[in-house]
Amino acid sequence: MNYSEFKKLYGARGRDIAKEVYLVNQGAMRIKKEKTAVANLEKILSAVFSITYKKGFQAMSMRDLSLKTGMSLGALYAYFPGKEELLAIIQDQGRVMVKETLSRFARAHDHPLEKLRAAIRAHIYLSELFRPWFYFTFMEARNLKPAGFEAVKAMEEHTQKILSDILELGEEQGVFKSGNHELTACMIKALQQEWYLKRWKYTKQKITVDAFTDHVLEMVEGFCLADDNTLTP
Amino acid sequence: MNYSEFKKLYGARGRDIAKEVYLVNQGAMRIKKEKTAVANLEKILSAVFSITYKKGFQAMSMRDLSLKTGMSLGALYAYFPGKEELLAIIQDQGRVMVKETLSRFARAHDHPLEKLRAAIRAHIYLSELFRPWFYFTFMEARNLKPAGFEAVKAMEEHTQKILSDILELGEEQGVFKSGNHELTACMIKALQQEWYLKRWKYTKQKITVDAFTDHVLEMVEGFCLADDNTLTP
DNA sequence: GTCTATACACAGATAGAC
DNA sequence: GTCTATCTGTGTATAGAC
Repeated sequence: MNYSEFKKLYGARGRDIAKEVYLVNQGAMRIKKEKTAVANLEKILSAVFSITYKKGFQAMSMRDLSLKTGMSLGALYAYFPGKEELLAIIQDQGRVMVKETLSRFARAHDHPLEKLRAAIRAHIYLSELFRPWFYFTFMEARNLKPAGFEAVKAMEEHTQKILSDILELGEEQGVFKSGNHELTACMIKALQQEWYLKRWKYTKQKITVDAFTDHVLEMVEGFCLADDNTLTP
Repeated sequence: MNYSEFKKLYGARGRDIAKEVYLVNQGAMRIKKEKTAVANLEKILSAVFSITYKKGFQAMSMRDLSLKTGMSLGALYAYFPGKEELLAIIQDQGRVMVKETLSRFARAHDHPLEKLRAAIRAHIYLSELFRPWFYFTFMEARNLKPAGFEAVKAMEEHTQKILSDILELGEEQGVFKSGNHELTACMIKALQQEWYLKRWKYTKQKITVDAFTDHVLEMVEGFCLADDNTLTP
């Protein structure tokens, strides 16, 4: 699978996120009509990403947000109780979205190498498709309250475990070398993260997400595959 | 070389940084006595790192800084013209320090593999020794004015080129495989960066900087070394 | 639902006494 | 050199008209 195919399968999900945000946080919102709520939430989310990408969430004022969305301050506060809660809402929804999408890939293959490839590919492609969410989650995590930050760390460990479990399974089947799988999983996550943290570099060097992903896979396979293992398709 | 040896060689440098900051920015400071200036700059720097690690530079108020340093607001403004300039001073000094230290490693070895190992090791060890500086540089880069941000990107490309040049040289000498060396250098940088960006994870998993570095080297060598190349010491 | 106007806290920065 | 006191702008958030 390449990115273009991935996008066809999961691109539609992006348009549903605002709706999910509404349904989950309906209780805290003063807006009753779903249609207007969802439409405005979409504006709010994309405005937040656009403003905070350059200067961070703390530096974004509610007046900035009002200007960018074209909504008044008063209107904004009908959608969330406060700025801090807005941060938490976005972070929570981002985690749910990532977790759900990745879990669909977990059982798609049997062979450990196929599993590993699929897991890595899915994560990088997903981070490309929802880049603002990924970048935001990472950069603004420390502005969360302790409970929120713990959730971020738990998520990091969750995705790490998906990888280390595959490596473990592969070792048992003689596909992968033995070694410190936890640490290897950390390395893989670092490589995945590079893609959305330093996007300016890859845009500048004209490196596509497919080229990047292939390179990551080559590197990981070069390190993990047992010596007597032929590179199956 | 392991981290403990590295620290003996370069640990002293840490105590000189405040002095360098003073000498470089002397013109903009109202303090004339070097001794008091350096002592207070040390307090200021460590206070900034301690406060911003948790909530970021934007969220740190000058009153926070005043409280942590034990200096008054008025006194602080004798050391730098404004909060924005303080950010720039720290970023600039951090870059100079890293660049100088790394350049000492560039010509220390002849064999490409030795060069590569030394370059990777030095960078990770340095990021451990000056962790607050590295973390700060990455996380607060986007709060800089355009010129400052360009300098950060230039630095990133500079350290990337050190690596890709070594890979290039190694390919010519038949030590390393051919391939996209630019992209490989990016991967290496991503792995190095992981160490100071997600320190909480490695503290929790009780992974030392030496164990981490060795794992990075294994991974990189597994990918870069030409097949017929024996792993020289 | 959305607006305008405004309350109130706190930010960065400076003046002038010591 | 360092302090306290204070200026002025901007921040988040809300009240109440429409």
